[in-house]
Amino acid sequence: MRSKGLTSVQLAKLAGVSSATISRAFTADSLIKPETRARILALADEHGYRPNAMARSLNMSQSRLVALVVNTVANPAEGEGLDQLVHRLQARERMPLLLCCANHEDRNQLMRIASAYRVDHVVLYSDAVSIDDAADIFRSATLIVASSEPLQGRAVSDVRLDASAATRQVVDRLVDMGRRHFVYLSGRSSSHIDKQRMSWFSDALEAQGLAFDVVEHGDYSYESGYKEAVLLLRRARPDVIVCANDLMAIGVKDAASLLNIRVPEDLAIVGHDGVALANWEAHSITTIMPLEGMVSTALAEIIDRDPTEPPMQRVVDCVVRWGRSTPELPR
Amino acid sequence: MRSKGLTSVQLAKLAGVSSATISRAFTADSLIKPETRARILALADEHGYRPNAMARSLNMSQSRLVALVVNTVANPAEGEGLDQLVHRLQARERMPLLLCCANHEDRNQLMRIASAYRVDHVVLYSDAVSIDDAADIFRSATLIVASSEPLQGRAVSDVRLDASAATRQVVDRLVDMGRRHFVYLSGRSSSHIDKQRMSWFSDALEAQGLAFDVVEHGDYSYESGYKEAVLLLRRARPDVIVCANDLMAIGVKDAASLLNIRVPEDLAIVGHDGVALANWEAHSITTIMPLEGMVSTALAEIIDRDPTEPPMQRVVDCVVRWGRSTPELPR
DNA sequence: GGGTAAAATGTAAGCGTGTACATTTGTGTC
DNA sequence: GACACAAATGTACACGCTTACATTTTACCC
Repeated sequence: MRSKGLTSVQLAKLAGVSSATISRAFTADSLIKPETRARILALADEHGYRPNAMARSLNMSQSRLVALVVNTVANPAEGEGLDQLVHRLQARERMPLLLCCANHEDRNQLMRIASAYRVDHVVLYSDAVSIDDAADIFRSATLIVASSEPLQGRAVSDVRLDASAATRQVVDRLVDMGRRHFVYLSGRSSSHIDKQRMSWFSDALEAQGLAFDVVEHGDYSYESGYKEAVLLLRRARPDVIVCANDLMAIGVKDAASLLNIRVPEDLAIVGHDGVALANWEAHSITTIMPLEGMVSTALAEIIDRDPTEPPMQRVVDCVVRWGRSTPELPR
Repeated sequence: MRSKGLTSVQLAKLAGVSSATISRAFTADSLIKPETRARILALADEHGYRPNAMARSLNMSQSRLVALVVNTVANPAEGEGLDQLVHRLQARERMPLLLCCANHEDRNQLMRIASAYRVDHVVLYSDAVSIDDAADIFRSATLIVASSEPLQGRAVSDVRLDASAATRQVVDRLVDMGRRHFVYLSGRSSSHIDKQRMSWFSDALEAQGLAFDVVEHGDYSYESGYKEAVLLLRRARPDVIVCANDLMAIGVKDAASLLNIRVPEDLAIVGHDGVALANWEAHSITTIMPLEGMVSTALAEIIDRDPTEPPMQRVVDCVVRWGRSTPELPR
């Protein structure tokens, strides 16, 4: 086995140069003779040398670490979004530090631990933590909010969704086809994105002169969609159930099938997020989702910006991915 | 806004002590008067001070970082397993660095970047990277393999599954109920866990004096399960399809439903992994899975060990989670 | 109270880099 | 060949912390 953890000084000895030259060989556009650099890089490669990122971060005060604050990666919606973002970061030689908040009693403590690593950026993907707490804890990092919490004048970059047009498109089509009894199944009514989705839905219906009922007790899980739908469908007969996310929408669809309610003939179902499995043959849920890859692109762009520039707000438009959980347009 | 990034020396001035005392206040069981520590911790809290993990890591040569090498977090099987592991790490004040290999052309380059952060441990959750490459790149870290690749005498800790008993249990029941025509749908035949699953299956069938067919073209995705099942079921009528993972099993079930093949009456379907959605009402796939939480527990235990101890091998037994994709036992 | 040992704190030297500054080497000109 | 000037390299310190060692304070006992 080769030597463990060569340092720049040791490599310098081997190369017959000073450690400063080693450093220069690894720094782009620095003053060094091309042949020297080539020789050093070859030697480094041979010995498996890499500049110690800890030491480098320490005196450059920039770590190239990005803290990703999510609820859980077990959830397809978060997992799929996260995956794209991670790929974009990796392509830029940045490293994601993962913080999973769900099931963790003290989220602030978690953030405090991560902040000790002096991350350059923090992406708040989870609405389970407060922006103010995060800003307070990650003092010197650039905070980027992706959880749709209102900024209220805070000097923070954010990426938010706009599903108003897509929602109107769905509602209009359903109304056109004669649907009148709409229900919204909430995921967590305290969640900001949930509030927004409901409000877009509410606006779209209002424009059609219609009202709707709300079922509050969902929790974003398949099981809750299923359970709430069974309860609801036993006492009422809505035309349309719009769910705060796709997982609940799938639960609703299964509940309908249990109760012999035909989808989409008797009941149309709409989800949110556009997770891969909503598109599976057995589910085929019509869903309102951000344009493919747009969120992670926007986040990556913000991360690439000069940190001294003022924060930036980006809006990503949503589209409809039609499935068989809503009726087809007549030809 | 408060000062950005206080250092230990600055805090020392504020507290009227030396920086060494600050350090001791943050180090468990070190020689310091309890009142002094309390006073310093209170002051630190007030000013939002935390020891810089970079500096600390640099001279302790231990970072409390753990590199998690996975294919993708978009996949439920990896996402769910990862989530548990992340929680266990966080509970121990360790930070996960996430490396997603899928879609990344040069995995070794990715690992090299991560290795610059001097992670203490590397968990290989992905079989897309070579153990030898990982060991070579993460020279001074403790490598832990969770991808079922054979160790071949390498001095590496690993956690592997044993599904032999569970597989036998499934096969025996199906044979008892008269099933004779078994097919195995592979995910990626080069994958080690896939080979193992097929071999357990093969052994269980052999014990019953039966043979089976193999469909090689799966790729672990729902779509491939669906597609391969359609092709297969159009030309043959197996009793049982055992899939390399749950996603393909769900695809197979949907394909069966498309072709009006009744599950489980005409066709029994078995998956692997035990992902949450396999248990959903609409799917209800019988699956062979590790005992809940055992893998992440084993990994966390290995991570907690003294790094000077020799590597350790752990085997996690699998169980059967029965669903409605296999016939019920007659009463 | 003086002496001793234990407890608490201070001092200073690293940990492995990057970089400002000093120094050496190379190039071209008269 | 001496000179000026640019290119390339070396020197030394800082980044923020831990820790071995030195020093001071406290506690205790005769």
